[in-house]
Amino acid sequence: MVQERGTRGEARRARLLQAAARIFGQCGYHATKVSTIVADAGVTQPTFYFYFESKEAVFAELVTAFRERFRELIREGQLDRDTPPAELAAKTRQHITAIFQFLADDPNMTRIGLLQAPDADSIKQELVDLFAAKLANNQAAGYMRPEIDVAVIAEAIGGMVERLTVRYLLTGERDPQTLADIVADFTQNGLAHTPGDAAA
Amino acid sequence: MVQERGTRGEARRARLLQAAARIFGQCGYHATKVSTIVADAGVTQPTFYFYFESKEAVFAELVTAFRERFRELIREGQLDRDTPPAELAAKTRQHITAIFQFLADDPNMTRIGLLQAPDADSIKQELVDLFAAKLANNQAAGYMRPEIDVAVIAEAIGGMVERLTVRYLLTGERDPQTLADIVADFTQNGLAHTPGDAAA
Amino acid sequence: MVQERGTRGEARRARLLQAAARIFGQCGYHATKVSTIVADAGVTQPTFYFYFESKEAVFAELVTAFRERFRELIREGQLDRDTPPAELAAKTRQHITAIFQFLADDPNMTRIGLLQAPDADSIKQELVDLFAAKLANNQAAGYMRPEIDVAVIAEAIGGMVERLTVRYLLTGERDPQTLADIVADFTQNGLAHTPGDAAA
Amino acid sequence: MVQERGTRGEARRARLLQAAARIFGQCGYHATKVSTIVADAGVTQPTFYFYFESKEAVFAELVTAFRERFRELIREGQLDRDTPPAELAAKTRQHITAIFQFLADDPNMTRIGLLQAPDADSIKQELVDLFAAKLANNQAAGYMRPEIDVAVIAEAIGGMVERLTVRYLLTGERDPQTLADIVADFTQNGLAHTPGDAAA
DNA sequence: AATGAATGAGTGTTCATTCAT
DNA sequence: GATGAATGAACACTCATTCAT
Repeated sequence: MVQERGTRGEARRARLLQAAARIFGQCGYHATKVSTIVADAGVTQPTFYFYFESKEAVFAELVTAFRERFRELIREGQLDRDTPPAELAAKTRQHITAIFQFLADDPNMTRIGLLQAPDADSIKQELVDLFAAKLANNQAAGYMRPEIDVAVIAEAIGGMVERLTVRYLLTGERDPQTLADIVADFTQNGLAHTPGDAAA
Repeated sequence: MVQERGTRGEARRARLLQAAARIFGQCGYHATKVSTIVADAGVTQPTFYFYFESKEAVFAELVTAFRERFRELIREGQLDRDTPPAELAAKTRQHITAIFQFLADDPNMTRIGLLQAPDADSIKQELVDLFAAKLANNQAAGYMRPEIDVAVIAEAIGGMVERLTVRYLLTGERDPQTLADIVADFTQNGLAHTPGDAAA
Repeated sequence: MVQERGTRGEARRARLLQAAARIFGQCGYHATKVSTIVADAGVTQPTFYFYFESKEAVFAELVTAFRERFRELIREGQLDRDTPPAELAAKTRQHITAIFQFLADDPNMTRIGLLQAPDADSIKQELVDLFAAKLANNQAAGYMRPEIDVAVIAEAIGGMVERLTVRYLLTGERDPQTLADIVADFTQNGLAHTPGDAAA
Repeated sequence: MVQERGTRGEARRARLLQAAARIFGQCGYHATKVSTIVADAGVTQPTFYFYFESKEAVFAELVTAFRERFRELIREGQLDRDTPPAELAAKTRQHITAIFQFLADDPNMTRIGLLQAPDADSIKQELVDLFAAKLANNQAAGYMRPEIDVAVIAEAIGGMVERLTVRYLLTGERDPQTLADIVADFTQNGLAHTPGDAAA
């Protein structure tokens, strides 16, 4: 079998990228020095510049990678449109779980894409837009009070997700499933006693 | 007439602090250069170092100032303990409005204290702790479902507030009152139809 | 007497500029390192950047300085227009002497402005243009054969001047006066026997 | 069939050399990167170093190649010694034309050998020396005024040639023949009216 | 109380050059 | 003969910080 071309190079590039993710994720963009990345990856500085244009470029590549995976995940959530009403809540809960799961999987990448990226807001916006679309759907279908401002609520839910991710997911104090359940329940019912509760 | 000591000095110091707030708030800590601050304030670099220990020190002073005003505001919210149940919701709404108002008043300081400060999380934590305490109270008083995890919910509400602040308050797209109403309603009732709605 | 402001700073700036001229002149732009300039001037690198934008900027400043002095000199040559025919040759000889004198005065600056500058050609062009104008005058006045292409000849004389400068002036082998006489004679009479000679 | 050794290698080497000439000629020595040369030649950097010692070495090889061809040309000019006086002027004109022709043929090589080479002066010196020898001959033969300093004049003519080459030949604004005629006429007769003219 | 001028220490980046295959 | 990948050695430049006055 022919030796695959560039295998070794790709490995080195990957090592550098991984090292960069680790250090950016832990120290932030400015506190991260190229010299630290290459030391961590066990190569010299010119090697870094052989694979990447600049410090900014690696960072951008990591952000883009995060963004693409995140976007992919969001798209999956958009496919639920034809879900029968009965399963919709469960579907949504599943999707939120998946999002939390993704954010928990690679904490460094999550910090880079969600907190450090200059365009972090625009990345989160995509998720918020998904929420907004879903909420609008639900509202139109009569599952949601009509006076609710879906744009603002979508943003609010996005804020919740971000904060819970940082506070509980990245610290390992709560797992994706638990958080998703809490978010789903809170979002749907609020904190006051629900009708069913009241009857009890 | 006695020359009041430090009057002019204090003015200079204040000008520097204001310039620092403006530039930190708009550019972030790293992108802000001492030389830019002093240029903006119309003084020289040594003057800056006469009033402040270091770049980090001014930043810290701004963060502390924000923190103290914010903490003050939070304390006011803690005084509602003896509020009669009937007025509690209104009181809470008022308090959230006050918080949004404060965050809207000085966008640069808000960005510094809420987003840029290394201890931004700990600052927000104080608000979250207040929320947690209030929620615990309400829960104990039977106004809230007992199965709710107040710590997580408090955190979630904190995330909502932060995001809405950044997204709607700092951009001027929504005013504090509106946002407070939305947050209060959402928090209490969720998105689904409330019992009262159901009756309708 | 009031201490003149910036005196010391100007002195340092001048020292740096002089050091830069020396090293650029001897080593050329690329071979010249900022570290060498500052070492030569006895200051540190940031001091260099306090006074100059960049390595390129100092070089440009030197080139501009040369260009301006050179242009000044050229202008003086343009004032001869009303010189009576009888004195014209002497005037011209004087002017060429002055040009050679100027080029001999500061060899480093001459090398920088005449040989190293990216826009050296455009600098020389100003001299060539002067020559062209004078030649055209002479031609119109009937002192010069009408079939001569003044543009080309002006360029040729410019080449002569440059080469003689580099070869004899910068090496100290000939003095401005001598060279000017040779150029003037050669230019006017060529190498062949002149009418007068023929008569002799 | 026997595989001719090195044929392909020689082709590659030639391609590299040609690419180097093109880029050196257009960008100068320092601005030329080995990586650019190899990219232009369609090979990799180690290949470059297989054929050439160093960047400096290729440059030197180009300079040497230019120098040798130039020297050859000059030698041809030295063969005119026994030319009968009557044909001498024409012969000289021919030779100057040939030199201009050569310089016009490969502009990049001309720039490299005449302008960029560190030993450009010594290269031009060979031409100047030829001029000097011819002039001395002429002077000895009585065709030239005896008071003329042939060394200086030879240098001056060299400067003319260089400048006209750069200004008119490399830009394509004048052809070798025209320039040679101008140079020959100017050199011999100067700008003033010649005896013949005077008679007219 | 304030300034013009200076600096130490570091940082990203480049480029000619060369292994290992 | 040729290549993908790597490196040593510099170099220009920046910035927070501080003398000397």
